[in-house]
Amino acid sequence: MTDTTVNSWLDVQSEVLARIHSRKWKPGELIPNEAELAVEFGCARATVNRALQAVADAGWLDRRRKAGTRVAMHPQRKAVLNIPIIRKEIEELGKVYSHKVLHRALANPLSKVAAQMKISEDREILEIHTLHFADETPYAFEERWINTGFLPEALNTDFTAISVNEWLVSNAPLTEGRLSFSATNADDRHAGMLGVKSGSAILRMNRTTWHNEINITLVTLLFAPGYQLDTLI
Amino acid sequence: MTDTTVNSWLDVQSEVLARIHSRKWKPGELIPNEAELAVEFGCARATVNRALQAVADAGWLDRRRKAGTRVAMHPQRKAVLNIPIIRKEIEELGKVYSHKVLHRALANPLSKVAAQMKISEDREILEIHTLHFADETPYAFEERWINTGFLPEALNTDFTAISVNEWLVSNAPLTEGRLSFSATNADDRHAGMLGVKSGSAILRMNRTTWHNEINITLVTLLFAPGYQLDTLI
DNA sequence: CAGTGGTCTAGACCACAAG
DNA sequence: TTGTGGTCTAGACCACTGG
Repeated sequence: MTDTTVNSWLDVQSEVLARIHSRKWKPGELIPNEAELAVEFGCARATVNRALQAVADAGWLDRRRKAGTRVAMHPQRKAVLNIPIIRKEIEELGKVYSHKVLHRALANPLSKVAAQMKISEDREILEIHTLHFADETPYAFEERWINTGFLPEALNTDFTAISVNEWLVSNAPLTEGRLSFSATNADDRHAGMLGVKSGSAILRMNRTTWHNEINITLVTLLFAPGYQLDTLI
Repeated sequence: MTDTTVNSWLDVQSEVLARIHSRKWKPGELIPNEAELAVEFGCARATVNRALQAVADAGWLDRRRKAGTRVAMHPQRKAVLNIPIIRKEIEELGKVYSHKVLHRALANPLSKVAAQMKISEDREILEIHTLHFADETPYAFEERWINTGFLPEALNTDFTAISVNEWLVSNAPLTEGRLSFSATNADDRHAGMLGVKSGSAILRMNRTTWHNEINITLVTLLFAPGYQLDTLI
């Protein structure tokens, strides 16, 4: 008999994953419906439902009403990146974090920045450049613009004590954002700040953060060579 | 009255997120327990539970038995990267995909590779180099090693018809993996293949894939300059 | 110990979409 | 039309952990 008599949705999940990995259920194949699996596993349909939803979320199953549940043809792999506060990231490496504010000014945004932030070029925004260090070695250079129309408190905050990076995480009521990574050759200025040769390959992270339809902040981070973005898949 | 009388867990989720974003519930603050919210929202506790679990998964809440549910202090932002098949990625850009196998050989792995794959240097593995094109323009260069002890079918497969990249997605019973991104300067060989100047900044992706404790494949992808990894947050 | 979230159940109804 | 997953409910018990 195949009666496995299992009671937790985690058990059901394990069994389902095992059948997929072992190819007992092959890519594209229709698996039994929830009611049938509930009988087989000796549990309620809701329990099977919970398990199958989790497995489908992870990309192993495609589920459609009436059509049933199939093993995904091309298990879409999803990698979850945790975006930490830079200070924490450095401290987790066992190094000492520090930062220096290199530039702070209220100014009209460059047109490129205004366009990305979808605000008028006439409106003044706060521009802050910060260099982050790990054990006195430059770790990343941060170029940030803050929409002070939305975050006026930023004008009265001392970012030498707490970095903008960290202040925003706690003070910006962000709802969503966009993130992009790319590689770029360091120009003379950036190379100098990061203490590397001009032309070195640099990992660049660009991020915009929105609250509803309003842009809160735009930031570009340039990581010193050797920086690596890791994730499990 | 605060009685919102709502019935779907998505409604509860929206309302909870609204309260967090509007700072009605502030970071670190304890929110009412599930039973109380169920009464307030006029729904079952299970419905509130489902909503709060989803919000907590997204990083906005910290939940602990007995201690209750609190608004996260530092909402840990998680970005979900979808790792597509290169062909699909290119086709979604509206371009024509093609690829060329530049090298294919059964050989002893370099010690660096053997170490990463945790296999013996004496054991032969399949090494394949593929260049991926978008509309005839080099898009990415793929350097891959396959553990043929685990995937002997790879020896009899023609990777000029279907790329290794795509074949593996459908044929490797992978269970987990590691992914890392970094920036690197193109050496002469890579620059030549990608049609760029030597020294150009290149985004490099390194990936290992495991089935239980066995390494299935190791791959390095070098993306032509301009490539950008995007994600919502 | 007692309060909280975590989960399971049996049953019900609904929403969607394939045939 | 009808089979499938999606969800809700009321009630129950459990697991963890703070006090």
